[in-house]
Amino acid sequence: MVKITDVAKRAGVSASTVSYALSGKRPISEETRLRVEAAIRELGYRPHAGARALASSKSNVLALVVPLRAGMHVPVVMQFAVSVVTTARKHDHDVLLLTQEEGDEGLRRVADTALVDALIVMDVQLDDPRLPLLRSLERPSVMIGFPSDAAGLTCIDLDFRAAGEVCVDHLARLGHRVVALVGSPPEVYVRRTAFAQRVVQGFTAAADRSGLASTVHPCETGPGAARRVAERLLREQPALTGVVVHNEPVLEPLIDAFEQLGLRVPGDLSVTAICPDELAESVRVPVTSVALPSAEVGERAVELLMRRLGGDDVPEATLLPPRLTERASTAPRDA
Amino acid sequence: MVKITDVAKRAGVSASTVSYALSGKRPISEETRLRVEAAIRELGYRPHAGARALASSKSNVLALVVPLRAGMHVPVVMQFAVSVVTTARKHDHDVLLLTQEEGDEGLRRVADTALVDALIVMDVQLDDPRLPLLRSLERPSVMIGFPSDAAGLTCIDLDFRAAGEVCVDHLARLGHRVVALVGSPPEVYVRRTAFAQRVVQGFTAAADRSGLASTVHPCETGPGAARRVAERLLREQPALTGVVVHNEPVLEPLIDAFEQLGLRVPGDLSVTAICPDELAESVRVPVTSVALPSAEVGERAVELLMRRLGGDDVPEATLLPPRLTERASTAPRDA
DNA sequence: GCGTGACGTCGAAGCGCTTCGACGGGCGAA
DNA sequence: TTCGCCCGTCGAAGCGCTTCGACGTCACGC
Repeated sequence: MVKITDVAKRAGVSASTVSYALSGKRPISEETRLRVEAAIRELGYRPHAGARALASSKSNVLALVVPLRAGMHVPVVMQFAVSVVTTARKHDHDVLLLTQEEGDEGLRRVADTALVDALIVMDVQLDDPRLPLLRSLERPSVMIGFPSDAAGLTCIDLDFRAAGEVCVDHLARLGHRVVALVGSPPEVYVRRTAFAQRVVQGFTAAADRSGLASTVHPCETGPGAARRVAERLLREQPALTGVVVHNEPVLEPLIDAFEQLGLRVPGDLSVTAICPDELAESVRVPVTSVALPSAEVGERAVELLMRRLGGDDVPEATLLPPRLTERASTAPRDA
Repeated sequence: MVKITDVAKRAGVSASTVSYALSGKRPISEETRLRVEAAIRELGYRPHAGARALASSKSNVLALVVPLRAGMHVPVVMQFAVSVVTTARKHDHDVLLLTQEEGDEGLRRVADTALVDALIVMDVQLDDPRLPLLRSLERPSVMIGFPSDAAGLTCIDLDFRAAGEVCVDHLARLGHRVVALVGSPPEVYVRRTAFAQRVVQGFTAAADRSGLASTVHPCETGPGAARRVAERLLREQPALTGVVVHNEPVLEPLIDAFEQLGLRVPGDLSVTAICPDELAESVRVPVTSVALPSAEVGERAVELLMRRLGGDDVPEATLLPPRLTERASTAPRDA
C-alpha cells in the first residue's frame, strides 16, 4: 500500500505538504503542487479512508434510511436513493444504506461510531418515533417529509397539501362539481404517514373552498381493488366527474376499470394524479398530474446536509411547490 | 466523546483488555469481562469506526453496485438491495451504495481507499468491462450474474438457462407444441446482459429437444408494446398455445392484450413467466412462474463474501436451481 | 519440588492521515 | 535600511483503536 509519506518522499516534500496540496487548506506553490500531483499519479496513491476519518473526524459518508414498508411505491424510493448517491458524490461523499428495519438503534450506531457525518431519513410519519433521537444526535440530519412537530429538524418534501389543492383547483376550473380522491392503501393512513394525510387535507380544503362535493377513498393496490373502488364511486356518487389519484400502482388499473364500466376518460370522467411524471406519461391515456420530484428532493436533501456540515444555517422547512402538467386525461366538464 | 481508555479506566483495566473483551480474540476472565461490559453500558461507549478501520485494516463495510439502466425491473433491484443490507448487518457489516454510473473508477476508489472490505456487483454483462478490474482488485467481490468468462471470479445467480428450460418443459408436458418467448426489451440483449441471453438459450434448447416450434420476441415495456407483440404473435404463429414471459412490466398488459384479442388464458393460451412470485400472484389470472429469488440471491451473495473475508474458499459459481410454481395461467392443451 | 504451559492482563508500538505551531525568506512600508 | 508580515513549508503531536510481545500466576505432571 502506498501512503502519504511515499508520495512526500517522491515529490521531495514533507507529508504535511502533500496533505495541504490535496486539501487546499493552506497555500502551496504552483510548482510544489504539480510535483505532488505527479508523484500521486505515478504511485497511484489513494488516501486511506479510515485514517482520514480518524484524523479529521470526518468520514465523508452520509447515511440514507430507506423505507421498505407496504404501500411505498418502490420506483420512487429507488429514484430518490439514486439521486442522493449521485448528488453526494458531487460533494465527495458516499452513501451508506440503512433499512427502516434497523430503527433507532441503527441510526444511533452509525452516528455514534462516526461511521457517517450526517443522515437522511425517508418516509417520515407525523408522529415519527425517531424524532427525539434525531434531535439529540450530534450530527445533522434531513428528513424527507414533515412530522407534525418539525421544530429543530430540517425537513424537505413536495408540498403535498398544495398538490392536493392544485389537482382540485384544476378540476374546478374545468367545471367539475363532484370530485373524489382515490388515495393510498389504508395502512398508510393508519401509520399516519405525513404526505398521505396532507394530500387529503389539501384535497378537502380546496373542494370546500370551491364548493365542490368531495369524498376520499383509501385504496389497496392491485387491479381488483381498483375495480371495486371504481364501482363504489359510481354507485355512491353518480354525478362524479373528477377524480384525483394518489396511488401509483392503482392509476392505470383504475382508468381501465372506469372504461370497462362505460366511462370514457376524459369524456365522462377527468382524472388527475399525484405521481412520477414517467408513470403519468406511460398510461394509455396520459394523465394530467402533479409530479413527484423524487430526484429533486434527493438532490436538495443532500445539498441541505452539505450546507449544514459546512456550518451554514439552513431553513428548517423546504416545501417544493407542486407543478401540474396537463395531459390527455382531463377535459372541461361540458366537453 | 467517550473512548476506549475511558472505559478502561472505569473498569480498572487497560485499554487492550477492553479491546480483547470486545473482540474475544484473547481469553478474558468472566469477572473482568462483566466489569468491562458494565463500564461500556454506563458510559455509552461506541468504538470509533475510523480508528477501528485504521488499526485493524477492516472497515466492516461492503460496497453494493446497483444498476439503474433501462430495462431493469426496479422492485427486484430494491428487494435485492434490502436483502443484502439485512444479511450484511447480521454479520456486523454495513453497506455502501454505489451506482453503475460511477463505473470502474467508483469501484477502484472505494476499494483502494479501504472504504470497503469487499464488493457486490449487480447486472453483470457477458463481456462486462469491469471484469479485469474486479480480478485485479485486492479485495474479494461477488457478482450477481455470470459473464462469459467467470474464471477467477465468484458469481451467483438464478440458473436462468434452466429457468427457460423448466418453463418450456412444463408447457411441453401439458401438450403444447408451438411456443413463444416474450423477452426483455431489445437494449437488454444488445448490452448482452447475461441472464436475458441465458433464458433464450434455455428456452430454445428445451423447445428443440422436445420438438416444439418456437420463436423469441424481445419486447419493450408498456401496454402499447405488449399489444403489438400479442398481435404479431397471433399473426405469425396462429397455432401458438404456449407463451413464456420474461419481462415483468409487460406480463399483465400482455395477458390483457391476449384476452382482448379473444384468447382466454389458460383456455386458449397457457402463459408462464420468470418473475418475482409477488408479481405472478398479483396478476388477475395468477401466473405459473419460475420465481426470481432476489432475496435469496442477496443473502447468499453476502454469505459468500463473508466466507471469503474469513479466508475460506468458496465455489466460483453458484447457480440457484429454478423453482416453478403452478398457478392458474397454464392448462393442458386439450383442456 | 521444579519445569512447563495455559491463562489473563498490561504496555507500547503502530495504523495513515490531518493539523497546529513554528520558521525561514522575500517583500512592502516606514 | 530595518521592521513586520505573509507565503510556503516542515516537524511533531495526536486521532482512537488493535495487536504483539512480555510477564506474572496458577495448576499440573513428573
